[in-house]
Amino acid sequence: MTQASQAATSRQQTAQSPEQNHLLGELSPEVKERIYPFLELVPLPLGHVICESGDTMRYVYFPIDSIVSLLYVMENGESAEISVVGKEGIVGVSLFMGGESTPSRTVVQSAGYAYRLAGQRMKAEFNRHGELLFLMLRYTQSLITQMAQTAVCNRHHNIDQQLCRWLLLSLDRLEGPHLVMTQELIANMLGVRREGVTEAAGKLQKLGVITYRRGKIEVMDRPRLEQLSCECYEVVKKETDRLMTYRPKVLHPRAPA
Amino acid sequence: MTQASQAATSRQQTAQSPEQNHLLGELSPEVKERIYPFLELVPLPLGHVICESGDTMRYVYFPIDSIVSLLYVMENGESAEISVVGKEGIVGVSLFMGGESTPSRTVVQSAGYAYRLAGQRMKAEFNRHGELLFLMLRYTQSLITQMAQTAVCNRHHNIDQQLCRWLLLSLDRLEGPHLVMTQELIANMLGVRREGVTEAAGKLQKLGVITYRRGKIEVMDRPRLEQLSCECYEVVKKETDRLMTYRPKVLHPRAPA
DNA sequence: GGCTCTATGTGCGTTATCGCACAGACAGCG
DNA sequence: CGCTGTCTGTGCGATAACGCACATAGAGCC
Repeated sequence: MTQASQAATSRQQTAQSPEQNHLLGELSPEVKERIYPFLELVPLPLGHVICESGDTMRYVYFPIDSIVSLLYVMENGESAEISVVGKEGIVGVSLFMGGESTPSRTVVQSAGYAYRLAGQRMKAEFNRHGELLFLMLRYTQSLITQMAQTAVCNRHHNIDQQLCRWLLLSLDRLEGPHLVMTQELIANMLGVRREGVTEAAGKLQKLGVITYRRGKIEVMDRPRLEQLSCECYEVVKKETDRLMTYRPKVLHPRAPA
Repeated sequence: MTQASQAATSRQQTAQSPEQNHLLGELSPEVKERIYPFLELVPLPLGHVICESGDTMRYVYFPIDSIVSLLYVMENGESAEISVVGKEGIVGVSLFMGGESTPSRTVVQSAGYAYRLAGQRMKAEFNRHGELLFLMLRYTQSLITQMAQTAVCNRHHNIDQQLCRWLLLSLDRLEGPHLVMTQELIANMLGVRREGVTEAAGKLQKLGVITYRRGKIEVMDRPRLEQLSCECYEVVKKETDRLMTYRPKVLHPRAPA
């Protein structure tokens, strides 16, 4: 039994609904009526590459309980996570931003499910210039914030702090305090050596903040984790909250011409 | 006489036109007719802070011959450049993306001029859901690419390579091979020590790639600079070219409902 | 010309991370 | 149960960047 189908079985018990994705859930009844019939629930197994660098996106994905990473892979194989998307967001913004593709790889960081929507359906609704458009743009801005902060964090903070930030970002997108993730994979995300992650994780374990063994991490003391993290986590969290709380559906107070 | 007014005097001789900004220049005659009357030419002196972190944007800026940096400043004062905008772009995407502000500082990196447009005017045109909207979104995606690549570059490339990348990005936004920029300021942008920039710049000078003295840099051998740069410059350049070459004005082939 | 400020050059010890090598240790499987 | 592959722990020299201190040098100004 694969890890993916395991996840499938265990999750199947709890009902899946598009509402679990925050973006889908926030839409008005009319938009839901138009979109929901075309949503397909798909399992996302750990490590699955949804979209390779430069590929044209054919679907957008709304994660429910899965986590998806945007990863840049360099010519020499080294990599770095650019941003992370869970139930608060959507995978494939390039599809409606107009580029259709990006130079980064989209890969499943935590197994689970997502609803996907064909690109054409997405664009059709987007082009109605209604609430979906503005919701997507606000989300895209929060994604931009996350990328900017990642750049800063890569420059100025040490592995210990970055690991805390990364754990917190993942935790926010999961139900419980458990994550399935080897240190090797975390190292790929952070763009550092595996041994560096071993050392940082070891410190956190000594402090009683987390426990881990063979790819299973449990966060024991979240508040402490936040203290140990650099400011980057909080900046992203606050800005995302600010951007994604409800707002008027149009930018300009007067109706468009 | 300040550096700003010096720039003003010298530039005043060459005629200024909104067309010099690539985004404005690419608009259709109808949109230009609506927008151009409201554009104001403003000088941007070196170091001027257009917008502090968290400030609500009141204008968007279309640089003509100036360069503007999006800079993140941390709690402890350290900083890092997130992205750079010149005549190919617009400053203030958060205004139409819906957030109205960002957690980063907007500062003039190279003195010159820009056309600015009141936020309300910008939003009004944006909300007509015409070509401006799609042009802005495509540009925003190119900005996203730049930020992502900055994150990767900060993680994996050394100061020498990053300096080359930074020089190239600046060069692409200027007319000649000269840039006015102290090593101290470059260090702030790259988020490294000033001495590190001194060393990297010294190497480039020894190689005959650049010459510099007291805040004036001249690039002598651009091809060599590209060779010495990391892949990040080319990735950003190519992706931006791809995104900003002409495309249909709507995403969906059929007209929106 | 001489003063002063700013920009740049340099040396040196410290630190974080890397690259590599290899040693345990646990899980799954036959 | 024992094998095997994966995951984690650890040590050590190499390297890149840092922090600091201070020297040098050009530019502007009186």
